[in-house]
Amino acid sequence: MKTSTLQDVARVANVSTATVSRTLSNPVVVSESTRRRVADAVKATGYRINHAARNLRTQRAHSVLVLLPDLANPFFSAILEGISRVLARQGYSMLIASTQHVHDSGERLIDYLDDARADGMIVLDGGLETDVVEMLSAASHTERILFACEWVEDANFPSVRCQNRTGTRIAVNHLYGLGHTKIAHITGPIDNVLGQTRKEAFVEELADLGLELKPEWIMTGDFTLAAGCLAAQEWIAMNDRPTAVFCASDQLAMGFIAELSRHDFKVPDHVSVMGFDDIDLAEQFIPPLTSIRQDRMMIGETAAKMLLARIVTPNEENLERATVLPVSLVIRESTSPP
Amino acid sequence: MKTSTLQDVARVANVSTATVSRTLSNPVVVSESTRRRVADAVKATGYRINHAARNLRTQRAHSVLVLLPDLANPFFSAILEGISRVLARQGYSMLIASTQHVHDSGERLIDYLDDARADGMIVLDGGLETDVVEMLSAASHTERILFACEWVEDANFPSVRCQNRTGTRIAVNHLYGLGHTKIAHITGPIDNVLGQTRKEAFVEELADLGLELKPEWIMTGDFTLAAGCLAAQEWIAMNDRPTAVFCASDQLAMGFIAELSRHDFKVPDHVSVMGFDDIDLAEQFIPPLTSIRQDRMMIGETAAKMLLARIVTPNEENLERATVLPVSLVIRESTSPP
DNA sequence: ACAAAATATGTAATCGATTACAAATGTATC
DNA sequence: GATACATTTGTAATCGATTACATATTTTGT
Repeated sequence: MKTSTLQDVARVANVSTATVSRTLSNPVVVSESTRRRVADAVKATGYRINHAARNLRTQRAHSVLVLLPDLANPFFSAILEGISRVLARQGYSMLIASTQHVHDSGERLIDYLDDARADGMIVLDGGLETDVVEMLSAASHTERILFACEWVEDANFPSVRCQNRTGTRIAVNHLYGLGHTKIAHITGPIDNVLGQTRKEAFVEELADLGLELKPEWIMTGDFTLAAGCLAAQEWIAMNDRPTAVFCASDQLAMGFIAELSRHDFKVPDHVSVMGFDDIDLAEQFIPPLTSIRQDRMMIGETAAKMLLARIVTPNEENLERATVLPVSLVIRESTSPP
Repeated sequence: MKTSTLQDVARVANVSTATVSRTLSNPVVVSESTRRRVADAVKATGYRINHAARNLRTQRAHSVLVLLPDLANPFFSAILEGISRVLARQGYSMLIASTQHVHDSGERLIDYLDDARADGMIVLDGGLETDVVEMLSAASHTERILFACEWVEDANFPSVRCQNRTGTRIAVNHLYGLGHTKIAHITGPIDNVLGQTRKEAFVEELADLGLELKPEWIMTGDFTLAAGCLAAQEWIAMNDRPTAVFCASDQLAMGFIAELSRHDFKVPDHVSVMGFDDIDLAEQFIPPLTSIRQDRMMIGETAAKMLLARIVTPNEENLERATVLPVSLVIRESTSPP
């Protein structure tokens, strides 16, 4: 069964293709009677719009590209869910690519925008190589590129993110409030904006509270479980062990706790540990993880809405640069008084 | 800067658009000299192919739709990575949609195929409603629909999956080999093929080994952490507690262990626990989880390759129905002799 | 009742790449 | 040197929806 076209519908409804097209995309301009006739014809023929044709004519792809550093990272899934939800509602599709592959295959990111495969781009990777960022900045439709979660410090792209500084301060204050004065930090990747921002906020807040901070109490990690394990070994080897550790991600915290437990240290008895993100598993971890919650679904939804607004009505006042979403403290059992 | 078209390239290279098109898609049919001239012109104009135009003319979308039940489930990410890798290599894009949204928005799945948005479909959800499955079966291009991981028993779609039965038997034998004779099972969702298949294989293997199986030793779950917790409560309440539990997923196992530990039962001291899948976290869990490993990346790659073969050369002998990929036993610390 | 304005519909060009077919050019064979 | 054959290139139709513009129809105001 071949799919039917606008022509077929027009023939059955006994009108021109122009009328059918109008009926479908802008019903108010056609009369009640033709509207009904066309609707019947559409049903009778089983008409489905051909996206390729529409896209060619309208110069729109009706899809958005989402770029992630690593598809296998569960952190992104809820964000994707949020993006997908908003896009689907507007009849847009969601394309996915990983920055890794794009790099490997020598494909240029900007091609997606240039070759009419996507109308816009949501980038979840702040760690893009400098030359890639320059390429994006020089593109013809920079206003259709938007960063979420992460961002690039030097470039001037709009972004959606959570309160990283505030979240960090809340975390430190939670530990301080429990009575901890020797607080350590396991950072994210040192070349990552999130890692940087959280680390800076950590240092500032400790200073504000007048707490001591030995250099070795800042352990460089990279958001992964493995890095958390390594940091645990560092902690174990310390003479003057901090009584609390704020980790830049939940995965770090889990790796840290896992390694500690292999060496018979208990959390929070020997050390309080906090994460950041509040991923699904944080609640089920042993012990359940105290964390800074960011609403990833909402980050995704917000990013998609902002981007669509920019695509559909570019000249409006919806050209705001950054949206910062709130975080909240989720207290569970991995933190306690020292 | 407006993007340039084939026409522009043709003008600069002083040839017809036909020649440019041929040079790009089938270089061997043009002479060495024009090939060079066109290549230069492409570079000079910064030409990028317009996908919408190509797709319209060739009646191909050059993209594949991947359908998942739930984007927020980390289990799928490695599979997506595998799919994406293969597709990108062939110049195909990956569209993502969740069966949930599609259902909510009243959109018909088959539309993606019919309206030229996607050339094929990889479905990672065996739990599609009956009417949806019927709709898919009645579609015009059923040969371009392929299931991965899960599948639908009644329908006749090709699929890629792991050795679910063999994996289950290996698991049971591992526990039996350690000396366990009272082995329980926490199933996946009862209406899910994977849950069903693993449960059946479990029952069969216990029968083959001549082991007792009390009805209550089969606890119905649904692959989630929460279900694992509930099962733990059942286990605790039993008079005659099994000494080993085989869980249909790692998440189940983690939830089970987490809840047990809240009630001061230790794994594997009080009970040995196994999972299925070997997700990333299994290794870092406390205790590290013994599991049946399936190579999710390879499942994704295999699915993508099979689908592309069917799309590109449909009449070939690449119409095999099912590919079953091997699993392996990964022994860690959650299992021990009773 | 008639002009002006508003509404509804049709005609045909257009988006940009592909490809069947025709035409031109070059090469081999006797 | 003529013919058949292979190679290379060009012409123009085509994919299916959208939309500027023209035209037909109805409504409104006086």
